Amino acid sequence: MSLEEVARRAGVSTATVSRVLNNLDVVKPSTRARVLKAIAELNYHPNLHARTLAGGRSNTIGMIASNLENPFFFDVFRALDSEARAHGYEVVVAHTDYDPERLVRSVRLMIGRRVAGLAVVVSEMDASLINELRAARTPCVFYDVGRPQERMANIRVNYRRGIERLVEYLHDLGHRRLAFVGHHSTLGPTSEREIAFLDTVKRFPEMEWRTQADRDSFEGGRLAALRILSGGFQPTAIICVNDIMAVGVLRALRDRGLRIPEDVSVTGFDNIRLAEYCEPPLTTVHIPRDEIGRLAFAALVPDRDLPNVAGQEIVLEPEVVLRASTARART
Amino acid sequence: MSLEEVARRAGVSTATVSRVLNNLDVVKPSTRARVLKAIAELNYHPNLHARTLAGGRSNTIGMIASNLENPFFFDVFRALDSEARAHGYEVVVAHTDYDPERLVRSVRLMIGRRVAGLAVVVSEMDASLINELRAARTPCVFYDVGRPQERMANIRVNYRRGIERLVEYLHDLGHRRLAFVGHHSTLGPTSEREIAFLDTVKRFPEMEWRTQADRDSFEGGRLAALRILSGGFQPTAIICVNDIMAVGVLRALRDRGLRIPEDVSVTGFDNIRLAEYCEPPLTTVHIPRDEIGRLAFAALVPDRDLPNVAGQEIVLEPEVVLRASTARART
DNA sequence: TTGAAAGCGGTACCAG
DNA sequence: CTGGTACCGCTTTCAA
Repeated sequence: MSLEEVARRAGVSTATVSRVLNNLDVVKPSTRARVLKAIAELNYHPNLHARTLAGGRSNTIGMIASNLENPFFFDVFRALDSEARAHGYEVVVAHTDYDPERLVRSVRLMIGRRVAGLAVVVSEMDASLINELRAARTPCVFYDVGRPQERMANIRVNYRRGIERLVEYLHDLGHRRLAFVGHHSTLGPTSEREIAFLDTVKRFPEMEWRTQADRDSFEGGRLAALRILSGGFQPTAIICVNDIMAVGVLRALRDRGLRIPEDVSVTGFDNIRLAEYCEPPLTTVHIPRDEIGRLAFAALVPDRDLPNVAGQEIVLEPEVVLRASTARART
Repeated sequence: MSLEEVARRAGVSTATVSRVLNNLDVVKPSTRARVLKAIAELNYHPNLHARTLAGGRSNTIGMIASNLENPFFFDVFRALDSEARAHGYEVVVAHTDYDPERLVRSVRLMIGRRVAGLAVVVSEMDASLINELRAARTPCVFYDVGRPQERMANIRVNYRRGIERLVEYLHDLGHRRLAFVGHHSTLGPTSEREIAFLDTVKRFPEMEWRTQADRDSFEGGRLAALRILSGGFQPTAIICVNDIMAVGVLRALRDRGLRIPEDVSVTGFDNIRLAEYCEPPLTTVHIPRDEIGRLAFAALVPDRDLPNVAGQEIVLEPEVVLRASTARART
């Protein structure tokens, strides 16, 4: 069922129906009423594809995330979505599960949908994909990846600072054997996070350390921790790349009969809700997901009363949140 | 940039470009190669709106969930998405946050997108919305809501059975004072879940009980539990409508100085991953999200090698999973 | 205030 | 094997 049927039923032209649909207040009230009536009677729903095609512009925004199951990503989505809806946009999300092929597919899909803007919140993104997006002239905002350029904004968090604070804090508590648990895209010679960790621990002469990576999940955290412990290394504290993995680490530690924080201190990163609800509550680093979501929208849809951040780079400062999962190292 | 530009550059007609795009192997290899070259050079991406409009069919499936942040919903999404992609479909999700208005908007949006099918996984759905979907002739599958009819399948879980098992199990352990913690759409005189709980506890003469509801979140569980405890009622066990809320209950209990399970037993529902990773691990009821997701796809897209479930009602049997959050009641 | 008609970017049928 | 072309359903001038 289409505009035309509605038009016929209301005894007007399709142009007029289109006008009432778009609230152009040039339509005579009585005509408008008749059209509305026809729409209701026919249970008419405009075809959005035809609309965007004819209109030449889309009011949907895309978001691509590595792991929507991790509340960090979901919180960013929620903030973006809420902001978007408040401004008359819809957002459609894609979840890549850290799979590069799914990333490529998702990007192409978004371009094919001619989204008004695209928020890319993934760990790894190669230059060619970014070029594809630029060539398609899609306004983009990247989280933690790429460099700012025309129509491409960047939001990042000063991870290095967060990690530094954590390491310094643990050092002050007397910890001298640290482990770092990451997931595959945060560990590896090129990863900013691993580098930040290594650079920082190396500043303390008496410090020893290990790193391990696994999937970004509870299970991944658990397995990575088990590997560290089985390796003979006995860390007094474990720094985790995020809260999810930290929760997995807690379980591994307990299964080995270790108490937290008496035997081993554990830290997370992100400060998701769960960090307050697990046992013990996690010492972590707060990342303002709400702000990231809001900034992302502002970067994609320039608006008079929104900060102008299109094409810019924004760096957010993280903040350590102390809770019960860390304590002085046993002497 | 459009088909036409590609056609011009390759020196062929738009029809031919369309053919190579759709892999119709009637195109001469050499022509095909030229077209492919033009496509690559122009960084051409077909406009999906034009495609669905012209093609008259969509290969995207919609899913609407009350709370994607709750891993229960996300797991269903993941299974549906995975199945869909394996069959050449995409799925777009909407998250209503239990807001009826957002539900209506989402449904209309999905109809407007002319999705090939719609999976509705929400708690409350009034008849008029279902009628709207039927009138739009959108194939649907509902989880836990509505009745099967033409083009509308239903998947449900035998909650009553799950609750019964839990109550019987706790009764066997000597518990005589039970509390039920639900969220707003699972508590209330019309809710199947509350009714199941009440019917079951009433079968045991010496049983006392209370119910409380709050938001579907850790925080909601915590607050509901606090209200129960402040009310002077001292439950020896708390049954929660899902694992998320149970985790919140655990925190409330601990904050009150109560040990789990020594002082109070707690049960969840769903058996999400977190149930194994919280402390103590939760006794819960397993709901097969993977199967729900797969069945949902099968219900929407009839396929020769998929079970034929379109328009049917499917009831899944839940299964109790015993873990460390429950124990014999103190005497 | 309303209608006619030219697209928007594809698909698919019909010829050649 | 390839091209011409009539739509798909809606928006948007341009005229009336």
